[in-house]
Amino acid sequence: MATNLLWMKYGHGAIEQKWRERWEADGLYRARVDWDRPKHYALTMLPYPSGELHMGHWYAVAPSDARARYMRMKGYNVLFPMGFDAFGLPAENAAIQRNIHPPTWTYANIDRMRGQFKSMGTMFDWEREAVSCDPSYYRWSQWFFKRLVEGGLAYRGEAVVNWSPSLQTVLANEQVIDGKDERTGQPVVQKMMAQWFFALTRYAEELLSFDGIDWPDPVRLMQTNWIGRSEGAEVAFTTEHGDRLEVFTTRPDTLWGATFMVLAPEHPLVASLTTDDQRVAVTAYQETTARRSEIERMEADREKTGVFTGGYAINPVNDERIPVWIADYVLPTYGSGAIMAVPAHDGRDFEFARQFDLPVFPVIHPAGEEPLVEPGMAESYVGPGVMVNSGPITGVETNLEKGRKNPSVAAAIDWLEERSLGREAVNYRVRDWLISRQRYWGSPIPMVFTESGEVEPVPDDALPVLLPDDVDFQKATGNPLNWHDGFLQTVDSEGEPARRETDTLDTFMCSSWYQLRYLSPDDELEPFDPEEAAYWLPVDVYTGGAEHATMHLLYTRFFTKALRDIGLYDATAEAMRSHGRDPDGLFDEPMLMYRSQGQILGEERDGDFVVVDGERVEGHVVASSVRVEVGAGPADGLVVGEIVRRTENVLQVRAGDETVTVEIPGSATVDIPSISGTNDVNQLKHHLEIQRMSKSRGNVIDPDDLVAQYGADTVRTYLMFAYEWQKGGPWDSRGIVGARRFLDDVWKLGTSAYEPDAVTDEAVAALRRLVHQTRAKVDRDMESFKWNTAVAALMSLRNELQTVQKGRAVDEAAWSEAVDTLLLLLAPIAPFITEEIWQLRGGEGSVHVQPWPEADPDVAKDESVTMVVQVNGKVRDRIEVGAGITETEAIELALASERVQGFLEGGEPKKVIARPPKLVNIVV
RNA sequence: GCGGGUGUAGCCGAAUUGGUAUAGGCGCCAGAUUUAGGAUCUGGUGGGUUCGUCCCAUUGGGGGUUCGAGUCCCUCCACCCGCACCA
Repeated sequence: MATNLLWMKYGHGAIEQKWRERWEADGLYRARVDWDRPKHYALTMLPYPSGELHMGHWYAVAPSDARARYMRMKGYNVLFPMGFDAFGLPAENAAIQRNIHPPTWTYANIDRMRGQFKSMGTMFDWEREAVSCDPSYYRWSQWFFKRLVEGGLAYRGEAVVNWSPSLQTVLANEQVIDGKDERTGQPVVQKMMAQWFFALTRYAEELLSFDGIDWPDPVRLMQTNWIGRSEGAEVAFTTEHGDRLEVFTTRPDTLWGATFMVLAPEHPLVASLTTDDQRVAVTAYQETTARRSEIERMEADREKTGVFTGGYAINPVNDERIPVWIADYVLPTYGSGAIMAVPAHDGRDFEFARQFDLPVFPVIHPAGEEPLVEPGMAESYVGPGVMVNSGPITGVETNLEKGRKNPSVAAAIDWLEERSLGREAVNYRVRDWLISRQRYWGSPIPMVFTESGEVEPVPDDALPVLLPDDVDFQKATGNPLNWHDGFLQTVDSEGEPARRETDTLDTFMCSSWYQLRYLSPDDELEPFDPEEAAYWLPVDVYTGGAEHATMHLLYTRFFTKALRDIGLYDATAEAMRSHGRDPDGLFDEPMLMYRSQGQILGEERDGDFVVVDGERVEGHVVASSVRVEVGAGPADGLVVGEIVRRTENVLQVRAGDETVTVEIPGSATVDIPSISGTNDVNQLKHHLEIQRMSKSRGNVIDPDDLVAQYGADTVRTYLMFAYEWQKGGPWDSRGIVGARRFLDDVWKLGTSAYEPDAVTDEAVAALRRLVHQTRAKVDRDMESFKWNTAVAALMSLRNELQTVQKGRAVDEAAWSEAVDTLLLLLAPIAPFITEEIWQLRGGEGSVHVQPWPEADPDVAKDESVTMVVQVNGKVRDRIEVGAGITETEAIELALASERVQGFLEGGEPKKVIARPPKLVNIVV
């Protein structure tokens, strides 16, 4: 390679623009099916086109891009596409507030963001871009919807749903947080409505299994908890009118302790159970409940409320007649919306019984304790013991296990099943996926209502049902499709006048299958091309935020399984077989591996000042009160300053030029305004303000500005270096210069001449050893998503190369190998600068299509190792030894060490533990 | 309340899984260069210290197992995330 290069300053602007254009012109990032090469489908979550890429997008996408580039250099044919999840509320809000039509706003944002992605240096194949609000995309969302309807996996049903008055739409259970809409934070109310659903619960059991996929434990756990499997039994009670009143219970063994029943106020049998003298009270309670928002209903320690219906039901196990109440602590959407109440052994039932003076009847004798006595119980008993007063299962042991693993539950289920009074059952917390939205900017649900009230699908050849682009958002709130005659009026299959469904699909449905559309985004005949799918599916690595754990990541798993079961992968499986690929099990899960990144928070501010009062005692201060002052304004106090350090109850406070030690005894008061409630010493270290970046807080860092100032390579390198990726953390605007200095150094090393002088074999071997160790290290780290340590290893190599460049003791070949290695290992992380230097050094072709530099273990092997010698576990000496040293030699050397002898003080070693060549520990 | 995670230097973070704690970076200090600032370069810095190629302490606190613990166990504290009347 040429060594006499003209030194130039590293000018990122021109370099990045040049390579962006060159790569695009050369089609460097086109991804095409090639059955002769192993494939790798890398996918990262597609953004909502809000208008700008923010730091969070960079943090998620840049490392994902680096990983895809790494896989490409490792020899894989890599597909790494990008698109836009483009339906959703913000576009409508822009339409309402600024009178911009949603598609106008959306497509302008997409253009801008696509350009930003390009500035980032991503290897996206833009020919495969998919945009969910394109008719060519949502046509297939509608098509899938119809297939699910035909397959019995989508249905229209009347159900209690979350209605957001502020958004004028229903929301999925997953979109309601703490009883509030997750987007606006406004309360949500419960409403009975006819809506479209996907039969997610039918897959609850299969979704609990994560066999064959490598997903992070926290996400698996969240999904498992969200699905919420409970084992128990369904038991049929009977009302006095002879109606069957079914309940689900996890504790059928306590049936003999049921002293009343509670129905959700919305339960269909309430009307018939209610007696005339209770009707007024019952109706009033139902109305109150309906008006009450979800958030009020959930308030943590609200007193139990409820009303007696006047009706009774018969307990099938002992024919006891027990009163039936209604109460809002029984949810209409879980189980059958009715419970048997066993106050002696359930906390909520106990509370309700005490509130309304209902009987409590214990049926468990607590293990190792006196029998429960009622009246007199202070709380319900939920521990282990022995069943009492329970007919056939009296005397059976009960423990804390769930379901049949608990002997008493097993006995009760067996007994119920023998008599056909009930049966073993499993219940899930998760509900069917509500996909109707009363919004304009979404894919229309392709159904029509006939005049006779029938619902029928729009024929496939009439898809897509297009969104009209002449809607009037100013006319009223809510869905403008509702008063758009041109959209509303259509004909049914008989040619008779019919009305279109005006609900649109939840955008999560659009993003449940987008990985398929990338395979053939322009396909007009089918949602995805089986030939492409046969090669690329499934997604090998998926990256994105873990906040989607119970929404997108659950929905897309469901969707893949549903498609599999209605045969939509059959053609793909056939294509796989024709290419000799076994399709077995490849359509069970959409993404084989998933990794999540953390969040970049706003910049940490300086520590708040503390104001300490108390007295000075022997050089330090004993505090009587400590309070945190927001900002650094003037304040009166014995010590006023910033907390530098805290150990237990001792603070180091920097007050002006001196650092004062402040002891905070338990009697002192601590006041931290930003942490509510009573504060204590332990919270003092944690009061630095760290917040999410947001416009309202004025702490947003615009990646475009950083790119202009430092270059995209620097921003990428910094984001990958500064954090533990899974964790994220606060932005630190000072740190980025370190990444830039690193790239400046790489530039100098790569573009300056190297003249060997006084070459030694040792120097060559040492450099080559480090080079190959770095190859191994970076390879491992890129493989396992540990970008920060990969960059750190490259920085170390940089440091060593700078030293070597001054010493000039290695030959041209070793130097070249080292510089090339640095460039190749850095190429996925900083694609522009490495490409430029590669070309300047006369490299053949793009640096990004070079094979990954694999480590040669023989070269990387250490010849000598620093052996640590410990005495009683404390390091006392370090000796350079050969890597192949034997145990005997190691012990001999260790005992011969003068410094070790000093610590032995003539004493005889009791025991010597040797781990050659790393360590010898001498115990005396 | 239930479930999960985290805690290492002034800050972000390493530690090849029980074997040299603090790699790498930021910051900071000193010097060089510069009209100045910034940038850059050189050296230093990690707590204490009698400043030494020495020693002691140190991975949120306390205790334990082990020749040896950031890593394993017990316990307490703090912070973060998820769920939250789910029968």
